This record gives sequence, C-alpha cells and structure tokens, in this order.
Amino acid sequence: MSDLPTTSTTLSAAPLDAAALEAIELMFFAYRDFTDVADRILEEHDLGRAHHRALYFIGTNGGITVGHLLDILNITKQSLSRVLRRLIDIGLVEQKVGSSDRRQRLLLVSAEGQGLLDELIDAQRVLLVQAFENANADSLDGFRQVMLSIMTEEDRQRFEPVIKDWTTDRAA
Amino acid sequence: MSDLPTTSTTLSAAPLDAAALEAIELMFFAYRDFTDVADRILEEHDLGRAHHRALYFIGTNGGITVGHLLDILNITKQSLSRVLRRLIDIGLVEQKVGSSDRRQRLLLVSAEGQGLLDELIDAQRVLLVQAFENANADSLDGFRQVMLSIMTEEDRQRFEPVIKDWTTDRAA
DNA sequence: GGATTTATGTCAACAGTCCTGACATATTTT
DNA sequence: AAAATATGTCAGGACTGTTGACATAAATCC
Repeated sequence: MSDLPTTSTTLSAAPLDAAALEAIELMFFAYRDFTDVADRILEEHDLGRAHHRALYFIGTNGGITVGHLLDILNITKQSLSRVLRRLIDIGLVEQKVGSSDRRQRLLLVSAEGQGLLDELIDAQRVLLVQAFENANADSLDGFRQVMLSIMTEEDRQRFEPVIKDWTTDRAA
Repeated sequence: MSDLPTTSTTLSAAPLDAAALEAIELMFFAYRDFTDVADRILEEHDLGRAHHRALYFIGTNGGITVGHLLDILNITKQSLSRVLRRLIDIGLVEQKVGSSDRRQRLLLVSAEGQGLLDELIDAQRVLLVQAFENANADSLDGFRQVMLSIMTEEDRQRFEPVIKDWTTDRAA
C-alpha cells in the first residue's frame, strides 16, 4: 500500500500540505497546553519537566534500569543523573541493586512518588478523556494512527500494534 | 452533548482511561520526534527552538507586533527579547515602525529568514504528510479534532472552525 | 586469573531558555 | 501635562541539556 506514492501524493499534495501546515500549529499549541496542566502541579513541588518524565517512566516501568531509562529519554546520563539524584534525595524514587546483574540499579517509585505520579497522570488523563469525548468515536483511532506515524520507527515499536476497540464497550 | 457526562463517562471510563494513558506517551514521543527534525536544521545555524518558534510565527503573520507575538508564545518579553535580538542581528528578521502606532515594532522575516523558515517547515511538513498518508483518510480529521480539544479554548480560537474537506480533492 | 568491557555515578563547565524585578524611552491617550 | 502603553534592556537565578574527564564495581572474555 505504501508502494504507490507518486500518484496519490501528487494528486493530493496541495490539500495535504495545507493540512500539514495547520498540523504544525496543532502540535505546538496542543503540546504546550497538555504539558501545562502537569507543570502547574510540578511547580508546587519545585520539580521540573525532566523530573516528571523520569518519574513517569520509572512508575510505568517498575524496576527499570538506569540504562533503559536513558534509552527511552534520549538524554545523557549526566542530565538524568541530576534529575534522578533529586528524586531519590526527596524520597520519590528508590534504587535496588539488580539481582541478576549487581551493577544495575533498578529504579522504583516510592509510595510518595506514586502519589505524585498519580496526581500528574490524572491531570493529563482528565484533559485527554475530555478531548476524546468531545471528538467523535473514530477520532481517537485517527489521532492514535497519526501520532504513531509521526514518531520514528524505533519509538513506534514501544507501542502495542493495536489497541482494543473501546467503542464496543461503550454500551456495556 | 457535553451535558450528559456521568452516564457515558462512567460506562466508558475504563477503556477511555486506558487510551488516555497510552495517549500520554503518544504525545511525548510524537512531539519529541516531530521537533527533532527541525532541531537538526536549527543546529546548523546555531539556533534553538525559541528562535524557531519566533521565526515561524513572524513568518506566518507578517507585520505582527511584538506584543501580539508575546501573546501567542506565552513567554515574557525578556525571553523573547533575547531571541528576537539574535534573529534581527543575524538578519533573519527585520523591524518596521508601526504606521498607525509608531510605538509598535512590526516584525517581518527577511528573504534569508524566509529561506530558513521554508526549510524548517518543509522538514516537518514532509513528516506530517507521510504520517497522513500512512494513516487512513479519516485519521487526519480525528487527529485534528483531538488536538483541538486538548488545547485551551483560547488557543483553539486561533484555528479555523473547519478545514476544507481535502478528501474530495483527492480524485481531482 | 588478569585484562577488558559494561553499568553507573560524579565533577566541572558551558549553552539555551525561561523567570522575576527594576528601569528607561518613545508615543499615545486621557 | 499626566498617565498609560509598547518596547527594550540590565541583572541575576533556575532548569535542563551538552561535552569531557574520571572513578568504581561487577560481569565477561581469553
């Protein structure tokens, strides 16, 4: 299906280009406002976005190694170190020596860390659920498909190939 | 339609919540990879994202005032000043005294600035057009609807209520 | 078992971007 | 003439990212 691009590409170039130009701005404003709801919570704890990202991926990948976290975040270990040190010092994240490889430091969120993470996730989840409810039922899948297509193949592989069809559960 | 939330919300809460959790990560990875293609070009010119944003909104709003640009970007004038100074000093942006209000400094991209901006827009446009082509035809509208719903009402008003239905142009 | 590689941590310095607070100038409005 | 507005700038601080250099402990290789 992706082998006949020249024909359809040429024919639909202008409208797709116009949509792409609008999408550049959609990405900017939507992402800004999306991160904003978390930033307000983080401010109360004197934490930044980098702390949020680390806490998030540690929380959703309990026992993750430092190296794997670096792979996900795509930053240097020195950058992560500063953030991680802080999260550990204030007791939001804990470290455990790896069982099979004792060089590894497995990362885990503490109860307090989970509390903050829940708060952060809830804020963004509320925003997203509202957005999904505002849009029509198929919009969610379209959104998902486009977002997956925008990212690199490497990042795309972090996601499940398909999400279960939640629309059928609606009448349940 | 947004006045009967408890019923539909409760019934579809679990699946929508799951989709929202995934969407948090979709936003993170898609936005990162989306900005990355521009960042690589900016690096060659020793410019940052802040310069990109300013250049973009000046280029797409020729003659915009400093104050209006501040409204769009939601940053302080001191932050913008540093970025703007640089763009003006290296000749990518020019200023013109306002005709009706001579206190205003109307901002315009130079020919050289437009060249760089075209390069930046092209890079992201290619990525987006590919994404739109990978996804099915309706996905674009779903993507658009969700992105619009995520942002604040204030930001949403910057967009046209509807985009012309490009799917009909496909056979043209 | 000694040499090498790997996983992690840290010190130092620099850059980009954002913020707050304080002032200054020119122009418009009251 | 006084007050408000649009813009610019100086100073200093915070967060987050980078590079480069080292250090330690543990695993792996030969």
